[in-house]
Amino acid sequence: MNEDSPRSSTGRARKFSRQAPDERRQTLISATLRCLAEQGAERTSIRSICREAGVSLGLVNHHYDSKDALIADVYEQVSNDLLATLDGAARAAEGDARERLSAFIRASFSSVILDSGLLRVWLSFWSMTHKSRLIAEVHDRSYGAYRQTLEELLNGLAREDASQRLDARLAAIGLSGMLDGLWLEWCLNPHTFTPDEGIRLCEAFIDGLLATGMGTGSPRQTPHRN
Amino acid sequence: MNEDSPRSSTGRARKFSRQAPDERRQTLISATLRCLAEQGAERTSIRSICREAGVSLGLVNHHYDSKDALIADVYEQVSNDLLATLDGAARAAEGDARERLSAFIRASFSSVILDSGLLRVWLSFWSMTHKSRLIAEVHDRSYGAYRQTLEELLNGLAREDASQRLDARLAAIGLSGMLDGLWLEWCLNPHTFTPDEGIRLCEAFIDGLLATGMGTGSPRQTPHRN
DNA sequence: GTCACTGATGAACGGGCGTTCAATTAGCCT
DNA sequence: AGGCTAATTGAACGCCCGTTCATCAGTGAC
Repeated sequence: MNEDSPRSSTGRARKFSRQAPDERRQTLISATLRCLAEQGAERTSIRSICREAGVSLGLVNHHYDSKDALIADVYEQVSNDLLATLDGAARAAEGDARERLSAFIRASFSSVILDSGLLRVWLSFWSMTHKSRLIAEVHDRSYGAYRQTLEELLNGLAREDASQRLDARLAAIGLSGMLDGLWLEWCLNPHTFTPDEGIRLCEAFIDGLLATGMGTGSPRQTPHRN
Repeated sequence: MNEDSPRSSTGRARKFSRQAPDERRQTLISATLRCLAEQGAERTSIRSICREAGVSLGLVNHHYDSKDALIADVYEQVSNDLLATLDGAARAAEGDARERLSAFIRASFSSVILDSGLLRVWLSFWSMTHKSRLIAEVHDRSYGAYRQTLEELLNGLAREDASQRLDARLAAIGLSGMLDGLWLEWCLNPHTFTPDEGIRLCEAFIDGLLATGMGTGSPRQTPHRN
């Protein structure tokens, strides 16, 4: 029996098999993800997606209004999965708020995340935010949820470490910036630093915030022009 | 007189004007940069570049072996210009090493840099690093020079601030990560934080490193799996 | 067993892509 | 003034693109 060439009970080759819309959409999303990771946005065409999914050319436009709508769906799902992975690592950590935050950071430098294929996926999304309102909206929601998660972890930290007030919102923005920037550079060139060094840098940022506060240092010359 | 339609002394319209190869290449580089900033990589074709430069279709391949070779040249020039701008701001700063570093950081959040067009250019380069060895090499050189500049600024800081040893290499990697990550997110969505908050976050990272050192904090649980 | 519903197919359309190359011509040198 | 040469042109090639739509066929209800 060949699963790729389903046959009816009479032995005649069936030309295709049906799936419920939700199930089929999931097939298309997975195939698109694989294409984006391997080829990047420029080489990910509806044709290559259909080839990867093992379906015919017209099927994407049967289930989605446009290519952009499919990509937006992929973005939504990938970012949800990613955040669930990181947040799950934080929740699974034993210990105090600091341990949960450290677990989040460590998960961010795990091999699942430090993957140049995943970077290609994200570069695809980012490069589409300026020409597709649909995708820009997914970015805003997904990044908002990401920062929100970090902010809650940092608020937990501030609550336990009463010695310092911590601007959790700003700290979350800074930490997400450092996580993203290091992730980006590591994926583009893994030889510059090790994942462990990345973890130490993020930890040092948090340690520094707890030790010195935010902007409580010498109020350097403010920018007189932007 | 119409500069776009040069005429000979006889009054007959000239069909084009010649330029020395270096000069013409510069014209093409500028046009490509404008296309990448406005349209992004996917819509930047040789045809659109030639249209923008006001030359005919065949000219790019007369001066460059391929589209990738042109893009690599653009990458080289843009990254050199950008680093010169930031480094120039640092050198122009009056005061100690800390002031020079602050000037570099402030310049990184100036409106010249915080430009979504510039982000589109960079996303184009990044998305090409995995399929063009030429462009990957430019990335490595350009990012190396960037970190090198930061590292020298941080070394100056360590020399003046004798109270602390500072791992300048690692600190440069961390600061460049935070600068890049914040720059990226601000360009994708300028409503999340202000440039001034970005500056304060980077300053806080440096302040924290000087106050607590790198990784001298509690040696959190090391990752048992990657 | 048959029928209607709808998921799935794949040819066709109009267009843009990077690259090639024979022909043209601008501009310097004699 | 006229020639040389190399910069420039633009048509042509073969290919891939997103979308549309008439047609087909798997499947569940009866």
